[in-house]
Formats: sequence, C-alpha cells, structure tokens
Amino acid sequence: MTETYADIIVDISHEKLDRPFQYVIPKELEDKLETGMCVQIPFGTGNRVIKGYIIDIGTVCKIDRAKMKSILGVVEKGVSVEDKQIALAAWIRKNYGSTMIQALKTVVPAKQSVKKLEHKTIERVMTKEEVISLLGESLRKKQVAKARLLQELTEQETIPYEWVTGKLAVSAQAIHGLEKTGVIRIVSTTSFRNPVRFGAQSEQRKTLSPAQQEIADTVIQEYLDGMPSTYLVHGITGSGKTEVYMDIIERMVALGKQAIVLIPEIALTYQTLLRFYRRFGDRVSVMNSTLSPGEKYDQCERAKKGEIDVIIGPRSALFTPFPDLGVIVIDEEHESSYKSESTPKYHARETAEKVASLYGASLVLGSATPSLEAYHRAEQGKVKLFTLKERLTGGELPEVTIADLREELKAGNRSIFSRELQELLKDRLEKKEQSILFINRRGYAGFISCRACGQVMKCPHCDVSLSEHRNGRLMCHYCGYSEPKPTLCPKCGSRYISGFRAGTQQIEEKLIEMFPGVRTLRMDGDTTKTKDSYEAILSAFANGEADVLIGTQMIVKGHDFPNVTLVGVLAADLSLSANDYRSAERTFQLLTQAVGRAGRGTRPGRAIIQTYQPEHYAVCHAANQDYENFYSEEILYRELGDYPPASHLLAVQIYSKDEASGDALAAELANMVRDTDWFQKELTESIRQKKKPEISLLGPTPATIGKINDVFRFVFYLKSSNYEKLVSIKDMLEEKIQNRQLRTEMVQFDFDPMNTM
DNA sequence: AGCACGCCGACT
DNA sequence: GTCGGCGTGCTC
Repeated sequence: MTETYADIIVDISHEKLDRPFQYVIPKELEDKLETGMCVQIPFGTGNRVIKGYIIDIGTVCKIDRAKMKSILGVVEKGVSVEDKQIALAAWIRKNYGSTMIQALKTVVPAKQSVKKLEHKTIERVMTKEEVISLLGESLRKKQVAKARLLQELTEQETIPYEWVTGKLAVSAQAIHGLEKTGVIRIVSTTSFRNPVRFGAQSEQRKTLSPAQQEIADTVIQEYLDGMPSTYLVHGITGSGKTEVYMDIIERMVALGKQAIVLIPEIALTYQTLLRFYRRFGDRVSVMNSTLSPGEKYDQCERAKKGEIDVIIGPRSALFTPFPDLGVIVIDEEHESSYKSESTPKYHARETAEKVASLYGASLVLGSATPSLEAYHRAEQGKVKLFTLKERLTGGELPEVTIADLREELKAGNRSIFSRELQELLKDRLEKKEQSILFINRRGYAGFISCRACGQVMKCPHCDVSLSEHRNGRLMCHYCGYSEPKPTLCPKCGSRYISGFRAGTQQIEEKLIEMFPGVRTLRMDGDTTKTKDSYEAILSAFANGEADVLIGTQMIVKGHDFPNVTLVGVLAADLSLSANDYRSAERTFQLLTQAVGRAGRGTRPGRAIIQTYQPEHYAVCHAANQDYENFYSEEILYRELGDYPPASHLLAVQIYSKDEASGDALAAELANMVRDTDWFQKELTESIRQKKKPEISLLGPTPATIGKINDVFRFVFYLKSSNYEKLVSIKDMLEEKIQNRQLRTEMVQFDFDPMNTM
C-alpha cells in the first residue's frame, strides 16, 4: 500500500515561496485530485489554512516523511481569473509536455519576478511634531529600527516600502507595529505605466463593405446568442481585415467585454498600433518583448482591474488575465512565430481555442494565406470561414512570371539573375522605380539538387529532401534513411549536382557588378541585429534612399513600399526543398507575400519567381495568387503522408553532452514505445487487416543539425491521427524519465513541430 | 507573507 | 530574572 503525494505551489506571492511543497494526499481524496486543482493546505508553524495549486502528483517522497502534512480538501472550481489561468496552465502541461512550473511561468508571466509587484509606500499619518516626540521616546527605549524609520519620516511624508526594508533595514514586524499604533499607513500605490502614449485623436470610422459587415455581424450575433465560435477570415492583403477586427472589438467593448489581439512580433509596427490607439484611446495597451518584467506585470494588473479593454501583442499576450474576455483575434494566423520555441512548445492558435472556451469568448483568425490547419478545420466545419476577395484600396495584383532556371542554364546564362529579371531591373533603374530582391534562406541546411533538371534528392520513405551530412552521405532526418551522395543526377545524368549557395552579400556584389552605381540596401540576420536597425533599413528604403532592397524573409512581411514595382524572387525552391513536410506551405506563403509587395501604389507591379521547379504546385499557385487550389493539392499530400493537419506528429527530442549516451537514450525511449503491448497489438492488427497502423514510429535519428554548442541532438517521431494517444505516450515517457533522474541528458516534446530538428 | 526562535538591552 | 523589541530563518 503506497501513499501518494502532491507537489503544491502555495498561494502566497513571494519569491521565496515560489517553489513546490509536498503534501500527503489523504486516501479519500486520492481519486478526486488532479494536477492543476486548487486545494486547502495547512502551512507554516501556525498551520494556518491557505490555498495551493497542485502541480504534480507522484509516489516518491522527496522530503522527511514526518514533516509532511496532509491536504485538507478541495477548493471547488471558482470563476476567478486565477483559476482560469491555472486550468490553462494544466491544459498546456498536458497537451504540450512540460512541468507544471514551466507551464505556470508561461501563463502567469510575472509569477517569477513578483517581488516588485505593487509599489508599496509608507505614509506618515501623524504630524511632524508628533513623530519627533515619538522618535525621542524610541531613542530613549533604544528601539533602533523604529527610530530609523521615524527619523526618515520626519524628513519625508512618504517613503517607498522597499527603501524601508532594504536600505533602512527595518523588518516587517517593526513596520506593522507602527501601523497598528497608527503612526503610519501602508499604501500600495500601484503606479502603472502605459508603454506608449498617444493623443486621444479619434480615427474616423470607415464604413464597412457588405462583406466585412457580414463577418462582424455574424461574430457578434453568435456571441450574443451564447454560441461563440471560431472564425477564419481569409482575405488578401488590403482587403480590410483590420477594420473587421476593430469593429468586432468595439462592439465587444460596448458590451463590457475585453479583447486580445495577437499579431506576429515583426508586424508590431507603429502604424498598426496607431490605428488601435486612435480607435480605443488609452483603454488599449501593448505587450511587447521589450517590456521589462515589471512593466509586463503592470499590464496584467491593469487588465485584472478592468483598466484596459484591449491588449495587442505577440504570442504571450494571449495570457492577459482579463475578467470577462469577449474575443481573441489572431492576425496573420499562419505565422510560425505563434508556435513557442521553448518548452512548453504550445501553439497560440490551439491554445487560444482553449482560452476562448474557458471564457466563453469568440476566436477570430485572419490571414491572406491561412495555415493548412486552420483551413482544414474550416473545411470540416469546425471553424466558420469567411472570404474577402476585394482589395478595398483598388490596387491591382501584380503580374507574375515564372523564370525557369534550367532553361537559363541551357541558354548559357549562369548568372543568378534570369534574363527577364535583368531586363526588368534595368528598366526600373532607368525609370527610378524601386525593386526588391528576395532570397529564400530557409532550408539552407544543404539539400542537394540538379541544376540541369531541377531534380531534388528525396527520401523514398518520407518524401522530404535528403540533407548532406558530415560523413558525405545523404540522410533523411525523419526516419534516418541514408544513401551515398551521387556524382551524377540519377534522372538526367548531368554532373551539375550540388547544394545551392547564395547569400544576400553575393547577390549584392553581383548586382553592383552588373549595374555599376546602383544603390542597394541589404537586410538579413547579419545586418539587423537589433529591432531598431530593422526599422532603420525599412524606412531608409521607403524614403527612396536605395534603388534595390535585397533581403531574406523578413522583408516580405508588413510594410508598404508604394514605389516598388518589381519583386524578384531568386531561387524560390530553396525553401521548397527544406527537409520537412511544411516546406511547400511555407514556400507558398512566402512567395505570395513577396509577390504581393509589388504594385502597392498607383503603378502596376511585376514579379518574377525564379525556380528550378516551375511546375511545382506551390510555385504555380503562388504565381496565380490562388490559395484554394494550393490548399487542395497540399492537403492531399498531407493526407498521403499522414502529416498534420491530416494526422498528428510528436517529436521527441533528446539532448546530450555525450554523443553515445544521447544516442543510447534515444534508442531506449523509442524501444520503450515500441515494446508496449498496445503498440505491438496495433502493429499486428494493421498487418492482419492490411491497413495503415493507427500509430507509427520513425527514427530515432541524429537531428538535422546534429550538434549545437557541443550538445548532441537526437530525435524520433510518432505519428498518429489520435492526438490523445500521442499525449498518453508523452505522459508515459515523461514518467519514465522522471524516475530515471537524468544527469547529462534532457528530453523535450514538440507536438506538430514547425521546424524539423 | 507570517510566525517562532533566539539574542540583547532595560526595568521591577 | 524577565519583559519586549528586533533580526533571522523557515515554512512540505
């Protein structure tokens, strides 16, 4: 008969107590308790009863058993903001895999640095004379601590609390003593700063088009009917999605509800914010990664107290603790930055759905190129789809041509610019119009293709590109398949078979070589170390300080350049051949966005997409700006390969300082899954019935980048259409790992990963 | 955060 | 002695 114990975080905001305490779970509560629940516990010497949150349940007794106390009872689920936050953290922990502490820290951002929460101050209640007489008395009684504080009070009427406990070294008891005798008063002056301030000028409301109006009306009406839902607004750039969001938010605010607006960090520009400020005044606030922890905490407090109605920010703004949230808007819903890169690796879109259901709020997703996940759910009827096809501002979509680089090679053009692009560049330079050259650096990790026929070396099992490895062989990083690197193209026999290498710097050099005197600006990871330099380059270009802007993906997001009439995409297939299943989707999104940069002003735009694979559906459909047809082809591919959203993928990532032990652990964990009874049963069933198994295991294999900072990385994948099954495997592995007490190794879980490891 | 323990000067 | 202020450390 074993006892069960619970790790509990006590409900006292103090950094010293921000760690788990272990309690005995009484027999009668054993079945009722779960992680994330709120319980009553005796705490401290006086055994005063306080609230605590269960973060873990186990059978390992970590401290002296004699010291442990028992849980008194369950605090029934309330409706407070805190309870929702805890429930959300528990959900994240369960679905994405992490410890409860990690989950709590993501959901309650200030829990860590809570020390500077309220700026408490000490205020003198009595007159100066009375204090001086008290001071004399204290000095006589040799009450040094009290005297120090009183001395300070003769000079100042109010003193910051930390100053008193810190510099003056007066303990809390002494202060409380003085408070009791009525000498001072402790005031929590919660001084909130609004990070950005604008004048209260209001933006004149634009009348919505019938299509826009219909979206806003539906969202609001269904909310009022008590049936909030998830909506996907598929609208091309310039179709006025932001107007729709603002209309919905305004009506929600009028109902006394609050709104969260998520936007990708990169699109968090001054212009976007300005529009919201003009509409909602100082009832709107910004979450920003540059905010200090203290400022973030302020934002949370303001939200809790109902001082703001709208918050705008990246992924983490989702956890703003509003008392009565009405709607969550996720703009540019397809952006990969909505997936967290650190544990817990949650996806903001999925998590937003959970948040919305906790609050009974509506969720509005918007994108010009929706993620396969969102569109798939719309097809299944789980999400309501709206399409905005009209560009409100007029503005024609640019004319797009595809340049076949294989033909260029045949015609003897070995430069990185196709002949048509060269001509158009020359023309734009003469006309003093601006151009953008876009190089796709994604998936640079050495795939191999034939420059004569465009053939890309692919894994025969997984249909993703093979990467060139240290040992010179080609490897698949999903399943570990490998083959020797060919010297001749297996399809056409050409010897021009190699990885593609070109950076923004080489392009710039070639461009200056070809057009002496051309003014260029370069933007990539190297030239934009800080956010300021990013803005600086973009505004320099917008001001006409250069003829050509050369850059990686970052130049295609946001920002309008009215004078740009030519966009050249050099080697579109670079990202197409990245070795993971999302590469076509990413390529389509990038190309569509890049092409959309041309002709935003009055003059019509042109775009050239250079590629070795002109027949590839992602390239063709992007050239035609045709999302629907891209989607129907891509979803077929996902269904065939059992990739998300048709199925689910769990990446189990193993990190280790020691290559051999990491490799061994990866193999051991993978075998642990393989050896389970139900996995074996599933396998035999599938063979017997000649169907696909409900679950399959790929790998383990060394990661694409096998070693970073001397840490070796291994990975294996589990595929299943049943998400719950993957969660249960994660739970099982988590338990095994916990009991093992790993030293040099670390294991992370990534559900439906955005990047291959 | 709150509570006990122990140290130290003051006072009956 | 013992009372009371005050710092320190701990809380499962």
